[in-house]
Amino acid sequence: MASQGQDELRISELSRRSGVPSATIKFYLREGLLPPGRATAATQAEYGEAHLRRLRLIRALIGVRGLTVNATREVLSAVAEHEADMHQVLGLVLGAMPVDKDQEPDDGPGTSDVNALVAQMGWQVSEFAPARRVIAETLESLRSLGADCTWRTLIPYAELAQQTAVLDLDQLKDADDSLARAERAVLLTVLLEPALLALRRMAQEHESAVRHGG
Amino acid sequence: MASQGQDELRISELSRRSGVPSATIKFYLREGLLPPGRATAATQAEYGEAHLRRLRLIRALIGVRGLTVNATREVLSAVAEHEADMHQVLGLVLGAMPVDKDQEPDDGPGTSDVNALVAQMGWQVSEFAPARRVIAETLESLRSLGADCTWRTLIPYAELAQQTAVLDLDQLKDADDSLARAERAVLLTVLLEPALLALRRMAQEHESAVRHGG
DNA sequence: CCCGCTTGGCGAGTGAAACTATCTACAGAG
DNA sequence: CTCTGTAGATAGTTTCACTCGCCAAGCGGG
Repeated sequence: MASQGQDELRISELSRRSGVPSATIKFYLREGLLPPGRATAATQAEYGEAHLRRLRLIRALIGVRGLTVNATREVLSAVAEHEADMHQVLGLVLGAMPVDKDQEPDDGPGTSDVNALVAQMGWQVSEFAPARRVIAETLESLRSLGADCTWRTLIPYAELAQQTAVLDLDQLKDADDSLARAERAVLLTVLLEPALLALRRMAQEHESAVRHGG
Repeated sequence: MASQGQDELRISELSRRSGVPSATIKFYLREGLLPPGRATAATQAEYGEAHLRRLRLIRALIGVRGLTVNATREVLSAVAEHEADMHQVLGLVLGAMPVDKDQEPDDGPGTSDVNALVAQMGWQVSEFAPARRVIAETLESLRSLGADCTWRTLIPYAELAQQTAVLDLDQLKDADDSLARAERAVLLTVLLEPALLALRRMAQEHESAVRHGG
């Protein structure tokens, strides 16, 4: 596209500008997280700005969010394949998140609660969404621990989640800067997660201080 | 309460009733996650219902939430020490979450944004809360990736987080069943996290379907 | 009292995951 | 031609969460 005369980097420059050790870059190349550079010779390859951006994205997904290398690869390849269809990308990104190995249609205990919750909220959610299992498992765990926790307990949380999702999609709507929309989707859905949890913790601390007279 | 004449279990029964291999139970005992049973002889000890419950809690924290053994131990011992003071427990639980090794007062880039956000929300949050660093890091990552993301972007999310925290504390308020309040605090703050993220993902999928005409 | 089965405790081993270090060419600059 | 830098591959390291195997000591039936 745009001719950037000298944006061709060798691995050592890529390493220096990204702060990632070159050994680790090689590792990512081997693992298929980073596409190989254009080979100019048997022992020489060139990398561009795209590699640098991709590398930072990888570090963010793995380091900040704590994704596994496998999950990161799946997310990235999904994004690369369907850059056009935002909804498709979102579905793939959301589906690739949990590091679970295989996914059967349903599990058994707790599944009906999730169905009830989804129905109550009027949500259109794939039958195979891994998030369903996460909810079911959490409900199971909570119940086996003695908490009287049903799907109804989650409804207020679900409503807040819906408002959060509206915020998310709004941010995606007006995205036209240097970032590809697909990448922005990844950032919003994945990278923001720890930040949202951190916000919740701080809000809890504050709320607790207020109630118990900090 | 209910007469459990025979709630004394040996390790094999504890293993059978919890589904956790006895070798793993031994491991947790060694690691101090599970308090030792009452020794009846040099090679015999008895465990009770409390151990069973604790064991399930451990599995939930490690398996569902993905805490490390060290973090789990810290959380559990914090809960055991300050069972009375709910605010204290919450603080310890929230602080023990991140598996970070050391925490300096501040990091540098992004810290001022977090301060601005906290001030804007009027939150009382410890200067050393690890959540601060998480926010700062996330903002850093997002910016280095080209997203025009400031602390103002997070304000709507922070408001939703506050509502979530109110829900959380409300649930803690009327807790008087078989569960100790401290344990319930752990469950709510820690175990609910993946479920909240799962709710968000489902809501995103739904919202995306609605907007892009699913 | 004796024999076999289980238990508690402990040190060492396992396997996965994410790097990291080293080694072997070989390419291009001076 | 040498010297630095590189690709590619192999093997090593670290951390973590278990898991195995051994040993001596109960306990229970005959």
